[in-house]
Amino acid sequence: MTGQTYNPNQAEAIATLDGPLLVLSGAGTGKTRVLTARLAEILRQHRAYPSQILAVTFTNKAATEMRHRVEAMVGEDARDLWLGTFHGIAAKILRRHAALMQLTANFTILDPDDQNRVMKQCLRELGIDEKLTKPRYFLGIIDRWKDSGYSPDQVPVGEKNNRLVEMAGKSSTVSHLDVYRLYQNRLRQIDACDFGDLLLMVVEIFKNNRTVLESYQNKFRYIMVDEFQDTNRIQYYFLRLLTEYNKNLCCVGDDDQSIYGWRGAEITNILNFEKDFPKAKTIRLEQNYRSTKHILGAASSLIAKNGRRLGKSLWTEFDTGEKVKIVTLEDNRAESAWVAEVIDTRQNEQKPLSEVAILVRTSSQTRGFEESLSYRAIPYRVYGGLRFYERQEIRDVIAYLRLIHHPADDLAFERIINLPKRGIGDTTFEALRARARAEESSMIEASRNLVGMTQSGAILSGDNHDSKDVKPAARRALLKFLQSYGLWQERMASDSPLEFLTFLLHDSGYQAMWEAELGIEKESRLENLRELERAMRDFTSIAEFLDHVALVMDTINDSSRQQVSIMTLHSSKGLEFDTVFLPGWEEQLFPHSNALHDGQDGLEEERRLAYVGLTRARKLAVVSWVKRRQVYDQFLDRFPSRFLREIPAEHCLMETIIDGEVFVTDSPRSEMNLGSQTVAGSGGTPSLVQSNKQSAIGSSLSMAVGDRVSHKMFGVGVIRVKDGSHLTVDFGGDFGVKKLIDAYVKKID
DNA sequence: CGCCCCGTGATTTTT
DNA sequence: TCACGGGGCG
Repeated sequence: MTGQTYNPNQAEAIATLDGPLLVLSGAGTGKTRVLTARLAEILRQHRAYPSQILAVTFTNKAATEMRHRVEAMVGEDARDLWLGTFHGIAAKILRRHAALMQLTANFTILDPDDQNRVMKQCLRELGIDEKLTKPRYFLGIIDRWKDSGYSPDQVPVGEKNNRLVEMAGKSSTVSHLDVYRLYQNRLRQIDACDFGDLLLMVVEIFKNNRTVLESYQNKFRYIMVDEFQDTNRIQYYFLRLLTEYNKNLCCVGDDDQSIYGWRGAEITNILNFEKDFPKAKTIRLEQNYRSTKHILGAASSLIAKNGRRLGKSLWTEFDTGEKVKIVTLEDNRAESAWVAEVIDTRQNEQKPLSEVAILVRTSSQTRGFEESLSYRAIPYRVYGGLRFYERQEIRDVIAYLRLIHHPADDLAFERIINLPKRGIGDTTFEALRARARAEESSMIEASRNLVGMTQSGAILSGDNHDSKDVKPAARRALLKFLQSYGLWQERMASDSPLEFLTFLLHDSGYQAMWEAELGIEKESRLENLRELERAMRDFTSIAEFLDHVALVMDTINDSSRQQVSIMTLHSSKGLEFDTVFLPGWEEQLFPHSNALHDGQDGLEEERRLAYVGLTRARKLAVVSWVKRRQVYDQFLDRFPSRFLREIPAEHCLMETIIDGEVFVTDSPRSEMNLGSQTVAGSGGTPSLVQSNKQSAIGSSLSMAVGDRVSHKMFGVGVIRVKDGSHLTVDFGGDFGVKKLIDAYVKKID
């Protein structure tokens, strides 16, 4: 770890405590290090075998890091720890008892893309217009239900999300719950479960099988949970079941950093903890070992505006440090260019790039920074963007592996049956699907039956069924594919994972397909296939590899590399950097307009997000907002985030950048209060043209006369008229906005 | 069956 | 602006 002092007495004192324990503390107080120390301590004292300890982290990355740190303290012993995310742990348990949930031990874990495909099929079957109500919408509701611990039969009557589905024109008889039921049936048919099922099913097994539950209750002597504020109901339920008798649970968390309310996380879990574990000791850590006084002061004042908090006050012995910078820029292009420039300059002052992060509110903001950093040849890495295993070519190969490993995986079949082109198109595919449904079999089986092939690969004579549906050419192509498939299955069983992958890439013609490509993509696609082969080295079986892919979804992190980190505020949780850039602090973006629909709770969660962002910084935090931001194809006027005004003047320094020149303002507060201020000319001294304070703050945007508006976010708008003054227009909510604007524009003319 | 052209909608946040 | 899906044609 880089040079941060930690009070070892404190960590070790907590490490030796037994019994239910709640460590409640603020950002940068070393919560994770307390857990790590505790793990090492238990192992050192031989109070439990590694396999008797369960430690749950929020991300896989955190789990890997914790494992390394514990290894450094106690060596090999750390290897058998049950250390991972809730989902990773649940998957491990579920594989052992899959039969209890009518799954085979090889069941597939669906990724979001697969989920979407299954849902599309369901909607089509139910006659739901997927344009009107999108698959993702239903998946979102189902996920929330799973987070709350509801299987289809357990969704309470009158649950707020269980409405009738909107139907175009006609009245609807289909409820959201009906969609959920059908979706689960489909998953069972293809021997698959989605992410949310992992925990739900394990809890289900625990509830219905006393012996299984007891075996795990006896097994785990120590259970630890990091980021406890972000556990949802099903996760908490899982913990409660496991600790029914042996209440040796230790949770660490911070209510001020709860940023996953939308995913069902409940701060009330922290309150329940003291109720469910009456003997629990609560420990508070308030000394911050991360940030300077200015950064901590800014963050603390900001979070103090929240009403619903347990309350704590952080302090630090660190220096005052630099004030938080609040920077005003012309537009988002200027913003990304300026951030890159500052990073460049600081890099020349020997500041390491691995200590710089750009934290954004939405992932769409990352693109601009990628461009500006590339322009200056500054290396960067986008976390949580398009991840390695989500790339098209990688997903294709994984589909091959999935299908060979698990013939019932119809989604994998669908993806690769005609990739590369084998002359098996939509018509043949639909015929196969119909047949599979009628026979209640997998697509592979249905294909075999169609061409008259037995499981062992023998061809039966007189295989002429369905000849009117599938033409001889397609039939031949299918037969050829099935013969290859048989060979692949044999080779997968006998070869090492790497050998097999290399063989498969050639034999399937998949690699040749990309080699024949002409576009600019070709090289990077082939390079990614090489990367996949490299990754495959670390695995002893294909099954192990597939679980890794489904659950970890990322390549090995190389934190040693000198590169700037770009990520969303959400994924920055638990991390820290010397320098943190926080762009896009504008109303509508941060706090995000959608979050504000959830009223005060929504706003407070956004504020916690801002708090998380600021407290990632050790030495310097740079917040910025822009006056104009490009959304799709148009530039829109923006107003500074209310959070900017919540940072006290004594902790910040305000700058306005115009054409690359820096202006420091004496009374920046007033400048920001006048949200719709514009600057005359380009390059001169800033001067106030006109403002409309009423509409400037809060939920307004301004648009130029004649602007086309086509987004639901523009519930309230401001039209700028020719002399530079503003006119506020309330559009009263949502759609039909364009029409209204057209009407107003006419009036003004 | 497979390719190409056009029209439309998209952006919260994630294990 | 861009990515994806549907429709039409060779």
